[in-house]
Amino acid sequence: MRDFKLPESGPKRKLFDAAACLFAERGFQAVSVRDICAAAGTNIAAVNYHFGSREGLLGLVAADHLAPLNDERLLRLEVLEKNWGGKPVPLEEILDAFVRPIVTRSQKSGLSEVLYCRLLGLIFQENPEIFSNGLHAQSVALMDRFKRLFVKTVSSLSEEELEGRIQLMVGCLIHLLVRPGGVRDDGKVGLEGILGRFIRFSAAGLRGGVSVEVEPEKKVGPQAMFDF
Amino acid sequence: MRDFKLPESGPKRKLFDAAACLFAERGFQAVSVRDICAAAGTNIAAVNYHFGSREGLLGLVAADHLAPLNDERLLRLEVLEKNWGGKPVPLEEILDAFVRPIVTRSQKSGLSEVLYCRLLGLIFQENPEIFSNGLHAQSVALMDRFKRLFVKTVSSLSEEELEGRIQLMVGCLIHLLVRPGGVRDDGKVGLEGILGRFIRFSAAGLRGGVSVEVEPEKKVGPQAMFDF
DNA sequence: ACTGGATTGAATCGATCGTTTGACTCGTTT
DNA sequence: AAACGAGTCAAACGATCGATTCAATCCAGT
Repeated sequence: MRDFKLPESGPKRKLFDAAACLFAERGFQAVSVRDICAAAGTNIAAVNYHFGSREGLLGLVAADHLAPLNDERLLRLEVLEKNWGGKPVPLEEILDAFVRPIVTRSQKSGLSEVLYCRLLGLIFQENPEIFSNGLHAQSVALMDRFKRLFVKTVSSLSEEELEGRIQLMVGCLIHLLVRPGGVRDDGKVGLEGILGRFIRFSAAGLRGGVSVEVEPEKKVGPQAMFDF
Repeated sequence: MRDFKLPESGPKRKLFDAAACLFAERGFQAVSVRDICAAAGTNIAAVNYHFGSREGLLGLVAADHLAPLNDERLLRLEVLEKNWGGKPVPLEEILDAFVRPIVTRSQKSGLSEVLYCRLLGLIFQENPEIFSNGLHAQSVALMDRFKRLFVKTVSSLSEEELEGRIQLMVGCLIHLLVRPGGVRDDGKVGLEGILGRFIRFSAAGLRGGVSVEVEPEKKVGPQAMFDF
């Protein structure tokens, strides 16, 4: 994987860019091969000639946007591990290493901030079998390394509780990326402001009050359902 | 709206139930009229005869699951307002009134907990124009009333910051509902456990550290990008 | 038993989908 | 000049989609 090189110009590149843009705008299922070709100004057969199939183009778009992001995430994570030795890393720094590559990569993607975020979010949100070419394994391995940093910092929570909260954090981020109103360049808060707010929200949520373990028979009624 | 009564049996009811189940399983766009009719054991023309169109059935499924949920949410919200007078309501109680109806309604939906949650989440996540029949206005008005409770409790944050965090909270919940692995009946934590964890996470995130306002020129570098 | 609206059935409509075909146009090589 | 491979083109393939048609069927009201 990753040994493919996309040409810097020509119809193949045009198809790739048009597909990425349309996918981000409407979602994967809502974009037809004819839409992509019309946007790229090519013939209908060009997609199957250059990318084998619609899914091939789709998977390549996902891979070529996700892989560099994960690379930068891994880089920042290793910098964090080196700088802090074995000591716990502040939550905000971990979360920063997790989301800041989104800002960095969006500027090199050729897409607008909003569209790049939507594309990223949709890759995770819609059919996850899109990146079954080893990219999924890469993402899982990366998340495991991030999780190890989280457990070292938030040691008061059980690992299961923390794992659940990490899932909440990731889900929150994905929805934030997909939602068009989430990242608005027109308002006062841009992508950085939104992600900064996400970091504050998630950091507080991750380290928030320890869960009170309640025995099943101690549930005193419907008002105590959610053991807090 | 809401003056329709669905028959308790017959092909129309079978179509409705089959549609709700299939929509929750595969998402709206992935379910065809023929799929629904095959699952309901009816003819292909039955959908257009009883519901006018595919979108008509789709909208009715959404409305008939969302409206009772919002009704119960509104009820619990008014109970909260009455019990606490004008005083701030604890975050956990507000969030409880917001998500507990999901548990209650899921038990009366005929669907499994997982499918009911997925159906709810997909209604919000996929095309929001599905419930443009006034149901959207109802949801917005309800969220406004919840927001007023939130601002009264979390008074240290600016209203804009709190509004953004509420969006994060809602997005977190939506993703939690849609994600199949989020609500697992097989593991130790059921729907209640998951939602309890969501309440703890969101409550901490909503009341978490006050955002430090940073002037644009005071940004000292990439490491201070997310003003924390 | 007859009637008339409600409902169901099989068949088909036009549209769109992803993909494939085969001829055609190039630029390069032999 | 001949041959070749890469790329592009219009056209059509088979499949599926939502929706429609119209005859057949059901069933309560007279």
